[in-house]
Amino acid sequence: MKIDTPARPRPRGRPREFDELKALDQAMLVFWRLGYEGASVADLTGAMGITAPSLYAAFGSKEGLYRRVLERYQTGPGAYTWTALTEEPTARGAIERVLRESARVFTRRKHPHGCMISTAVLRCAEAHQPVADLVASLRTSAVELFRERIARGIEAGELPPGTDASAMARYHGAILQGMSVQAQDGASEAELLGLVDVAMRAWGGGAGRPRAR
Amino acid sequence: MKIDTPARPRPRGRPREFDELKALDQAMLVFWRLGYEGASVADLTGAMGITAPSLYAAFGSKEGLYRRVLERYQTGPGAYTWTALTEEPTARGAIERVLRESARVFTRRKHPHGCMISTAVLRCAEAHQPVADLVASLRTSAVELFRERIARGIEAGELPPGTDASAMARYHGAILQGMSVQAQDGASEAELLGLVDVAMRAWGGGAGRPRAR
DNA sequence: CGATTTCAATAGTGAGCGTTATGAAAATCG
DNA sequence: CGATTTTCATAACGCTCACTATTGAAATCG
Repeated sequence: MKIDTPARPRPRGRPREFDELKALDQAMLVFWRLGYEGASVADLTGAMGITAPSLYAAFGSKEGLYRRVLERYQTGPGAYTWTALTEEPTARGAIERVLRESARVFTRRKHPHGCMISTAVLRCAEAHQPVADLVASLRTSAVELFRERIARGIEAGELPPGTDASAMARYHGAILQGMSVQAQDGASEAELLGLVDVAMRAWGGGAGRPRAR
Repeated sequence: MKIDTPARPRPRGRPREFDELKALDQAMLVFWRLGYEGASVADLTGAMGITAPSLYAAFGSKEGLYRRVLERYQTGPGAYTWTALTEEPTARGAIERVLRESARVFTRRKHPHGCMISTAVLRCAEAHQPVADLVASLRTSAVELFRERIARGIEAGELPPGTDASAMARYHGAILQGMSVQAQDGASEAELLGLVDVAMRAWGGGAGRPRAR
């Protein structure tokens, strides 16, 4: 038997001519580079290779498209954060890995520098406040992930029982957000890694992992 | 003798009906809250209490007004940074004071939270790139101020001779920028101060100044 | 096949953007 | 006083914004 897409019979009418995921990836690059307010629908449709009516039929609105892009960012370019936090055996190792991988990812040339969420929609017109609130909640969620990982590290005895997990989480969140700002301002991977070296001193006990300097 | 404005004879035509500095302060609050792109000329003229032609006669353009506002921010609400860096006797004390004062200033209720420059115009439409470049240069200048202060601290023997002043400066710049993001996202002064406590551990040697916890 | 359904392209919609032309009002100068 | 200069207020400028009505093309269904 020949089944090209299992449980997915060809839909009724004229088939869509563009790949929704590829279009989302192109839209992501535009939003990433220009920001939510700075990206016009014309910019988006141009990069996505579709017309405005197609965009609105598929995503509802510019805001709807942005929300879809944010979801895709989290499971795509931004997924390394969640991966590092769950894979590494210690809290310190997990967070250090997030920071060091961020130094590399934030300065890649295949996409705009910096994190798409850390430095997105900070100030905006009142009409776009719902979008700003959403992005802000994504940032606070990331800090909360840090806090949970550190709290588990405390329970595991990696850190002194009196450690302030919230303060530690906000601290590393700030480092990440600051790295994103500086990556956008032109900092290199090496410069960001040097910053991380300093940042990890807050964990005490000398250098985190021995690195050639 | 009676001289109201010394060396400033009443100018020729109809006198201006608004105070330029007060208008700048009102414009500052609008740009601070909504960002450069998010603030419309209508928002600005409304807050400044003047009409659009008056704005253009006095400041040239929206961009010109923004540049004037940035200058005024640096000598006004943002001046504490320069003050702390020059007044404090040690590099560590100077930078710690910048961070602690920032925690307070970033959460004041008399103006929008966060720093007006640290988190301004990060992404924007290509038409506004000159503005983005200007603000980015202000950020890198701030980091450079940190670097110079730390370098002087090294020369003074406060820090080991091998200390990487650039990395230390970028680190504290990132802390400041991250604090600005979190202040905008709703962090309290106490939360930011807890963050600073952690950040200052990078200087080694236990707690910076003994604080009640 | 004809009927139906969905998509794509053209061509626009009203609203808001930053900006400015116009003319009256308010000051100084001679 | 009249002439000049500058500012103020009204009203609009052209343009771009996000968004959509319309129409025809391309697929499946019966």
